[in-house]
Amino acid sequence: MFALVDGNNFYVSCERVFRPSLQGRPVVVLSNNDGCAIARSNEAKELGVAMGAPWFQIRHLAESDGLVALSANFPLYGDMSDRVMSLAAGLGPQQEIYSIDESFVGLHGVRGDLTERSRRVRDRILQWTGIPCGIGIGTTKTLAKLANHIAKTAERKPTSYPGEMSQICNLSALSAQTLEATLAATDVGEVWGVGRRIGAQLRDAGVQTVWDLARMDPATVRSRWSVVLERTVLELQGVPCIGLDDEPSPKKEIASTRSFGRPITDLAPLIEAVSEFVGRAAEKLRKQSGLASQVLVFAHTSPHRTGPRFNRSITLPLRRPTADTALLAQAALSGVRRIYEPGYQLTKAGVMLLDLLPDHVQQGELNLDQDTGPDRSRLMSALDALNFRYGKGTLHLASTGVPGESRQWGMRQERRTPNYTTNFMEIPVARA
DNA sequence: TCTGGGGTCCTAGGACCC
DNA sequence: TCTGGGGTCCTAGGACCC
Repeated sequence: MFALVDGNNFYVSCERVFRPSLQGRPVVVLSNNDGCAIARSNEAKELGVAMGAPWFQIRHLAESDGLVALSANFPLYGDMSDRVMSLAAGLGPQQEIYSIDESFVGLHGVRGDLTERSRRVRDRILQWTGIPCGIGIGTTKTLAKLANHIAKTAERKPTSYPGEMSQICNLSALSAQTLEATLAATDVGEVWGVGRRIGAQLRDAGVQTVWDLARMDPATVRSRWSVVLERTVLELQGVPCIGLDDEPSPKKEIASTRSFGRPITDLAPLIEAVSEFVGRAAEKLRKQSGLASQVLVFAHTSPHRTGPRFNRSITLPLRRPTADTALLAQAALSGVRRIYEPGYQLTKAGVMLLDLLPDHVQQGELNLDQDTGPDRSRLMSALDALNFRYGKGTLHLASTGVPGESRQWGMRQERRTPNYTTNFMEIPVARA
């Protein structure tokens, strides 16, 4: 048995904890550069604001309907998330933190009335953090997720489901008839794992509701769609196929990407941006004690605008896996120089660290040379500690190799060994 | 004028091998 | 017309998630 605990309109709810005057008003939280809406209050949803709606398309609602827009404050949301998660953990013996606002709780061995227990946990979270949650319970993760959707929808739209399902919905406690009626009243697109594409295909095939999907033959689903959808069908039928991921597994890739506030055309600001991306990505990498074997860099023009299109990426294999910002930056910047071409309005770029390994693998098996040895590793630790203490971006390495560029700092003048300068291998440029 | 930033998994198809 | 039959590994791209 699983529960899914999910904060309602999470970012908006976090903001409301500190600005109670926002209660009852239509509120959205905007992405970076205030580009688009990434969280909406119920009132904003009522106004028809879609998830991901560009701000310039909905800003008129500020005047007409008092829509309030806030710039995202991710450190705050992360902090609130930690508090909610630790309270949600009280629901059962195991917890998988699935996203910033959601966690699955394994209920194996928990006795008593699960619905009542969930009610108490929900109340405690609300009282201690100010964040309202929905809790869904089911025999599989997919059913718990669905139950959570029903709990939240029943609260927001009182006519959609029976009132008892509001806030807490335990699908495993329903009679067969009620369960059927509930699943039949829910659109197939609400199922975890059924997105826009598959949803449309299912509807074309006459599968409209969750009940329709749950009744399908798994083997048929597998041959006509995929093993992924087959698992979903089995889970809807109560056959657990997706286990609880107790401890967070190390990331297999780490990305740092951003849209630019205004388009970039020159190489220098692009290099500057990519240097920062590498710094952030490398920090995440060191936090999980990992090493990267490849670095990918990309840049592109806006897909929403007319004009010359540019969309390139390059993957640079490293001779040795590393977590050293300078070495990663060196590879990334050489990549930038190779894909860069003047004459384009670049709106987004990013860095991805690929083929990640745990760092103990290398230390046991390879001899580190001086540039990647203990001194460099301690320098990186100091860098991370300072940035943690004084805020992200307090200190970063100067970009290497751009004559006359500003913000030079220590690393650039360092002695270089052959390995240092040839840590990545040359490969052809990928063009899309 | 203005459109987020992360991730994961699966599959198809090509390269290469015997 | 017809052009072996498997394997494995890698990559690109699709689809999904929050």
